[in-house]
Amino acid sequence: MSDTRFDPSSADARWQSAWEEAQTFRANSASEKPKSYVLEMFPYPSGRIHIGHVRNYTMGDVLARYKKATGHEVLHPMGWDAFGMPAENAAMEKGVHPGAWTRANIDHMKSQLKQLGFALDWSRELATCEPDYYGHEQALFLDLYEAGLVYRKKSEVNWDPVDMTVLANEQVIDGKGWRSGAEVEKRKLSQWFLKITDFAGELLEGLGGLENWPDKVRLMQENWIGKSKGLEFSFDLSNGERLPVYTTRPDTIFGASFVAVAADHPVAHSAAADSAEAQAFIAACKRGGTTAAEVETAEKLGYDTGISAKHPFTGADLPLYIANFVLMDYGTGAIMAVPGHDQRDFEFATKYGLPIRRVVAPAINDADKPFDGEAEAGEGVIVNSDFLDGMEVEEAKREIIGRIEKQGRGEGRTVWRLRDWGVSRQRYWGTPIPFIHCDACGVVPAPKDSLPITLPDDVDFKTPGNPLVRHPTWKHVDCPSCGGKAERETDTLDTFVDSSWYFLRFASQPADKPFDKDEIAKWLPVEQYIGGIEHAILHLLYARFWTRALERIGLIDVEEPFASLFTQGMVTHETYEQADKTGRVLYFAPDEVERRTDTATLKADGSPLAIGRVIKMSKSKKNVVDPDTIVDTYGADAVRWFMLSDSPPERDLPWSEAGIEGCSRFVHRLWRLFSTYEAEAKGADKTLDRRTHQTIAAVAEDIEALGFNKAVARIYELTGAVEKATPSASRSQAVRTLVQLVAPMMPHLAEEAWATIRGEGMVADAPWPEVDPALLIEDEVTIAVQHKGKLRDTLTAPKGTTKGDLEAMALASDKVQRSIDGAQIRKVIVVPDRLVNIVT
RNA sequence: GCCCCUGUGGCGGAAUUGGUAGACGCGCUCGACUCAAAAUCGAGUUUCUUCUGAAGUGCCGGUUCGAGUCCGGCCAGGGGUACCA
Repeated sequence: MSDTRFDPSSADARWQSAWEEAQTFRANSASEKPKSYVLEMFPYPSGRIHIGHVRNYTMGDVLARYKKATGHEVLHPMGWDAFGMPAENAAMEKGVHPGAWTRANIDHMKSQLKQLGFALDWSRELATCEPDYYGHEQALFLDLYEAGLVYRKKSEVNWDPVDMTVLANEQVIDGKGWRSGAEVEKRKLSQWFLKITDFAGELLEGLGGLENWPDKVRLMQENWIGKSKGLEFSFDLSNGERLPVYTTRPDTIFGASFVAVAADHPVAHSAAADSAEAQAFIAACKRGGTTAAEVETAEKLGYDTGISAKHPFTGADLPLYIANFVLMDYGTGAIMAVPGHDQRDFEFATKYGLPIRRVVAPAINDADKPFDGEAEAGEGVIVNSDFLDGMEVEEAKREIIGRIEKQGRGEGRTVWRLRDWGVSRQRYWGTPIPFIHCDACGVVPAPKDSLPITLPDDVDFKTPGNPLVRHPTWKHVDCPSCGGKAERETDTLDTFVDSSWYFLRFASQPADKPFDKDEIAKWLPVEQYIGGIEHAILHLLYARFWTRALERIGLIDVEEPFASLFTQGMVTHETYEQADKTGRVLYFAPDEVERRTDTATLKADGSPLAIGRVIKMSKSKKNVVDPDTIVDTYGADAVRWFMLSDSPPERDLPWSEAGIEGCSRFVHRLWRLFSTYEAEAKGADKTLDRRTHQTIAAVAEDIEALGFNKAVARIYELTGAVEKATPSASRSQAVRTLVQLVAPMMPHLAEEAWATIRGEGMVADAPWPEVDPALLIEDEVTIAVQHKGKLRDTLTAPKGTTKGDLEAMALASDKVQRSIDGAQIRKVIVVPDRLVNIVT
């Protein structure tokens, strides 16, 4: 083997073409091998590959290569989540067509991914913005419509009155449009919805079977779906109407001191009919953003309608308010308010001087205990509540529900927090919704043989609003039902729809239908799905729903799309800041900065910079590191190794120049070690054999658990051991093993070394080294000896030494005796093969 | 606001079901090699200390023979919050 340096700039490209030529990573669905579908969340083609993508795809790549080595037929595809707002923003700002912009980005990013040597099956590449993808999505949408899972209803959007356009939540800043600066209004539009609430129970139950999902994601989804049992009952109003309200705390009914409805509630509208003041209040509620965070943090405001509601048990007249914190979408859009035991009601009652009554207390004789400036939402004993006094919360709930049901005034009801999925977007760059509006026939589904309904190319973004609405011809069609003049739906689908079934299309790509059921059965569910924690709720819940919906209508046999889920952390970087003359903070990019151990200066003029917090890379903070530059400098393997080292994959990874240099040094250190390989060396080295086999087993275990940082640490340890070992057959074997252990992580280096050591075949096709179980067992263990829980000594004993012997050995220790100092021994705790604790 | 997560040396972190806190890497210090430097190799590196030990895993408290790990209460940072993807 030559002793030249490893040169990534030639080796990387050479092996990348070798894999491509041999179609090494092409998935064969006809294979007899067990199937393994490894998938990372596909990227949005924003322009350039981000270092976070590199981390995500490196993790998936290691797993995919490992699965292949362990005898699996692996499907590891890549595609593009290619519809979305940034393409339209680029169109408005730079005058490029969203499609041209997106496709150019895809080309560039694809070449970037190829430079990293990922083991991807590019033959299955797809982009959601192409008609051969979204046409099938339109067909699926029509199938769901036929099954009754799609409907239309009016729903609120953020309306920018100057730009005459609908704004996304992120485009509303402090209640104003991001471009126009105009005060945003809530406006109601007719929109398309998917009946995800039909699946609320299933989606909740299904979480129980997802054992290989992180607990935190299951918990977040559970809370999002938000099943709650409560009571719906009606108040008799002083105007003769009945008002149904919903509460999850019927046990606190005697603490109700007012009743409130949402600003959008019919009762609010009728109250406003003859009151300018009420109309003004409702209008005020409609200003500002639509997000839950804004609604919940806004100051609690109300309008007293003058109507009163009769309490069903006390007969008291409670005032009826219109309140800005009551949500029309949850329950009945009306509540009974119990200030003592709900924080929002407490704040409201404090502001409007309404009574705050205690009806739950720590104990029965705490009935008069005052509140400490906030509501008490917890458990306790019911007090001041007539026939409920002394009951526990749950018991009281049952009692009230029973009495209300007997009165015929309401009933116990399960309510979900989950709302139906609104999929209409008033934008151009998305999947056209396949429906036609006809004055005579109403809303008519587009015939399936008219699919794909493609986007028109000749659009402009110079005027605000949806180009599909303005287009001179696109929307004008004949009604498929009566043949008369009609118009296409101009809304497009939420891009979350695109990402709710792409994993099915990867597995099977017929031209005439979205996928083939039998092919889906071969590959699905995805064995391991990897992506960012930011998708814990929306994307993952929508994909689960879409899969279940397709299963319900018989298109597939899979209920859950992702058997295992892994959520990775972000890649972060420190910021470099300097205040300008006006005190405004300016940020500088890493390549403009001279970074020393504790200080940083600006390359341009040598002025000192403040080193800011380590945060998620973002353009505005200028702390973005470009993967191209570092791949050019250090090679793909060093970058991949850095992505896997040190930080646990679920946590954030701080990027550092020193770190990547260390990784690069290790690549070359390994190369030097590989070049010491002696095929003919003789003799056995038992200790080294043991370490080699222990490392094979441990690295395999770590990769399967996606604990890449631990696998990396073990490879460092074995490397150090092999370097120190004298030549022997064992050492040569250890070197070969090391090549294979690093192959999933540093595939280019490994191929280069494999070619010189083995001479034939590629390491990418080689089976994972076998473990001799006999070599995994240690015969000696170190025992910790503690006195009163503090370490005093350690001793070495044969594995399996009896408790009695260990105790005797511990007591024989000088250090232990000195610590005990003649005191009476009360107890000795012995954990075999681990420790002895002497208690005096 | 609400839901979820995280917090361990100078830094990234390791530590089966509660059982030797700091593996491994980075950085730093010293040494070897060199005319010199880079690269490489070797040794050291939680803090304090009377050199015997003591303290120590964000803070306060609890359970236990024993707590980074379990429980209660805080603090700080992060993710999501239904039209960013």
